[in-house]
Amino acid sequence: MNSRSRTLSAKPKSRNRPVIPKPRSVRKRDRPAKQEALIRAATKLFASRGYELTTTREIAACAGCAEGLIHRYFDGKEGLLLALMSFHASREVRELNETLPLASTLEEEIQQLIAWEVDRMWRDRDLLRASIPHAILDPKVGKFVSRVGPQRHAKAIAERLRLLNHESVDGEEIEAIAQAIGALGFVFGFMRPVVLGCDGKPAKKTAACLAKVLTRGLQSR
Amino acid sequence: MNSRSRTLSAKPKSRNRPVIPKPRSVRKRDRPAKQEALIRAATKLFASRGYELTTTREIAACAGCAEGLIHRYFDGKEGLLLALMSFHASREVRELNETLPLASTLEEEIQQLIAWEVDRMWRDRDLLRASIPHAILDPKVGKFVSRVGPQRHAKAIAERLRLLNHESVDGEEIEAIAQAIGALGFVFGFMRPVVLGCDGKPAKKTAACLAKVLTRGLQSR
Amino acid sequence: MNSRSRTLSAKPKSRNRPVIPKPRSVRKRDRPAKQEALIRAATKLFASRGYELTTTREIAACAGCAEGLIHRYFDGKEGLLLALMSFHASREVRELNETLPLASTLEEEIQQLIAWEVDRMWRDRDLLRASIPHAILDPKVGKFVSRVGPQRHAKAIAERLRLLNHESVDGEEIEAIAQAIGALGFVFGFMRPVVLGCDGKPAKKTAACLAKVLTRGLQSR
Amino acid sequence: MNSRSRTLSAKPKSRNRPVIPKPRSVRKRDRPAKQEALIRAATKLFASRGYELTTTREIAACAGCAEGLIHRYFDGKEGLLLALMSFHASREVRELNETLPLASTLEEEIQQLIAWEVDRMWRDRDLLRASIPHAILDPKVGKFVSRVGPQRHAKAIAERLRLLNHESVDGEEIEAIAQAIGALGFVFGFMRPVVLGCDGKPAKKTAACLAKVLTRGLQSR
DNA sequence: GATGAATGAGCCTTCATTCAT
DNA sequence: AATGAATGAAGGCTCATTCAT
Repeated sequence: MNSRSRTLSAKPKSRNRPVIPKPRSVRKRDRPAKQEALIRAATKLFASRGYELTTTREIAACAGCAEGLIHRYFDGKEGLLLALMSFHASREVRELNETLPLASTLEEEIQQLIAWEVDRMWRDRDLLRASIPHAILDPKVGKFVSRVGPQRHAKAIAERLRLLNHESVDGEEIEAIAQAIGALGFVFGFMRPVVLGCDGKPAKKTAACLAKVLTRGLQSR
Repeated sequence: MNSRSRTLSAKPKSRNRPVIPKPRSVRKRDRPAKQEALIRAATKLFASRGYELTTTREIAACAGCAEGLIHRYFDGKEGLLLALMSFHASREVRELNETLPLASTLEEEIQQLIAWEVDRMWRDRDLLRASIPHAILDPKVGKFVSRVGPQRHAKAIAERLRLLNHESVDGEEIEAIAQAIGALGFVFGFMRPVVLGCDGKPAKKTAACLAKVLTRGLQSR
Repeated sequence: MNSRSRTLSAKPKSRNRPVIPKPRSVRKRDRPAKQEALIRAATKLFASRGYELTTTREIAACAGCAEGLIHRYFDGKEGLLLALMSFHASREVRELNETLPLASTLEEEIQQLIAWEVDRMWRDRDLLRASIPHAILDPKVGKFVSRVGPQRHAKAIAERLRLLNHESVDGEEIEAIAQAIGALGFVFGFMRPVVLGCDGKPAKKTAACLAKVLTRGLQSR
Repeated sequence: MNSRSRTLSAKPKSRNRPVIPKPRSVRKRDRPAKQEALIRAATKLFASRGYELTTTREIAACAGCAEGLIHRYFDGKEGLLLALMSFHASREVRELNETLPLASTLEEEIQQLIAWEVDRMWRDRDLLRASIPHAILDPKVGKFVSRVGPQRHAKAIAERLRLLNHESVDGEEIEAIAQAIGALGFVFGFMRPVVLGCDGKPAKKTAACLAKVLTRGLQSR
């Protein structure tokens, strides 16, 4: 893969150049911005028409830059897909624990974790749409997606559950619940609304209901 | 070119399709068999290389028949994909209730339903691999896949759970559990082993563990 | 197929367009020249093998450029045919009156007009060969061809005849003679030598003879 | 070429078989009828969509018989085209002299000959449409068409003109007029109305006018 | 003999990639 | 460095022809 694509980062648009407005043809020389534009265009297009059916021409047009840059920056269409996944994966690393405060009871925690995962999958639907078809074909991509998809927060989730469960519950069940939360988030937050076209509202209620059952199950030993 | 039109000369090549010698191939007349061969070949190839990267040439070769039949029988590559989905969907309609006897306790039932769904998704992995990428792009295909995937037995599952739960549990929770069983089956039976490349053994243990928790949660009211 | 999805294996071929080594071919940037090369190649080939039997590959090879340009420049094979007709039609607009000085007598004028038309049809034989088959099927193309073929100079011819005929002859007959000149040019200059394979020499003599008869007919009122 | 196709002839439908109505599947075994049906279908279709764009399937469907017969009877699509031309050419051999009585004056004769030729070309337009594109490419076919097209009655016409011109006119001019009649018939009867889409009415008037001029030219020596 | 299902070569076209400008 | 015009490999599909029924 192309190692450059990982170093995209925030837009450093206003550089520290002398502010003398060069009246040349406005050939922007802003690589990071163009890289991100390409990645965002590709994410959108891959998600909506699929990787194969999206042409590099379309991506370039949508990103507002030249087709050749896809090859210069990302080493081709395939590289752009990989870069796209890296980009989104490295975004928001300070997730979950920095966003969602620990609840005070186990039930509430499970409740909010499921809800949070469902939302996250929904927010990341374009990335998932773009990458899952490839993940299905290429195990390497699969591994990659697994870090964005159902398993992303498995560890953090398990940890949080453990914090609220000093006493009784055995570790295996905590692990299992963590896995289940990821799975339910993926299915209720992505597969059902996006792929199967089911309505999201009942899904949330069902998810909440399951959280309750799981909590009771965990505590009734 | 020649300057005198009169000497137009001998037919440039051979008018139209050149008369090919005769590569000889045993021409049998068995439409249903060939249709199925094509569907099976397509399922295998779409699953392993993806729809777009599979050529009709490959499919025909793999099925042992002529490329033209894909167009004659299924109206093209796209039609073959749809036919493939219909074919697999209409197969084994008499499932679940005719295959899996009702367990005697609710815990056992949930246990075996999850295990059964996980197995089913695994068995149908090629169909899912072939159809999910399209389902992601086309809502119509999505609806279709939903009847093969996570929701296939939702109804039957809910019914079975109700049968074993004369008393206490409220209907909403039963529904939720049925949904969860489908979701867990899809993630633990397809996404994790096939797409994410996780090992299947721990998954089954986790699934069994979750079944226990769910059961307890259901009963501890 | 492999039974374990994890071993999906290395990328089947290479994802998408395989990276071809580099056959090297001097890539020049000269659009107008290539367009004309394609048009000339197409004219020649359509004329000699017919539109349908000429492949875009052949045209590109004959023009010495890439097949894709046919689509980029002319929007496909069909477009190339139309472009070809436009090209030849717009060429030499300053014809007849700028090339052929008015004769001093009506007889001489009719004589030289017929001869000139016969020659023109012969010179344009490739264009006519390429376009007539389409003109036969498509009225729109037919209209087009009519402006290159038998009627191209009808107006100018009538005008010239009128100039030499201040007195007697009525307009209708002048018109008719103009038409006849076009018709005779087409048949004696194109149909007979090119299509029917008749020798051109006697044709010219016959044409000259007819010019005489027509002139006499016009004057003997 | 296929020598059978020439022996098509009239429909010998009611054979001399025993009239015991065989109740078998009504597989007609009426070769000449099917041959003619195929030829008529092909003429119509070739004329309207062109040879290359007409499929053998269409021809067979339009003729109401099996596609394979085109190959059995005519040795393929190309053979059918040739057979078609033979068929139409051998039809109505007893033309002109048996249909059109000699006029009493030279002017009337030229007049009616042109009118007759114009009509004939119009009647044969389908045959001409079907065969001219091929005639343009293949000199052999060209020769053939020449016997159906502009030159068909050149001899007979010249003969008739000579009969009415005992005295003065020299042979060369008679020949030239005969040629001109064929040419004008072709252009005014076929090219202009069919190909160029011009209206036929003015054409006839123009043709008549030309007949007059030619006559006068012939007589004013 | 007649039928029409099966065959597969070849076509037009697309589009990732290259590279002159 | 950026652009986008040029390249050409490869694929879906058509359809004349063959041949089992």
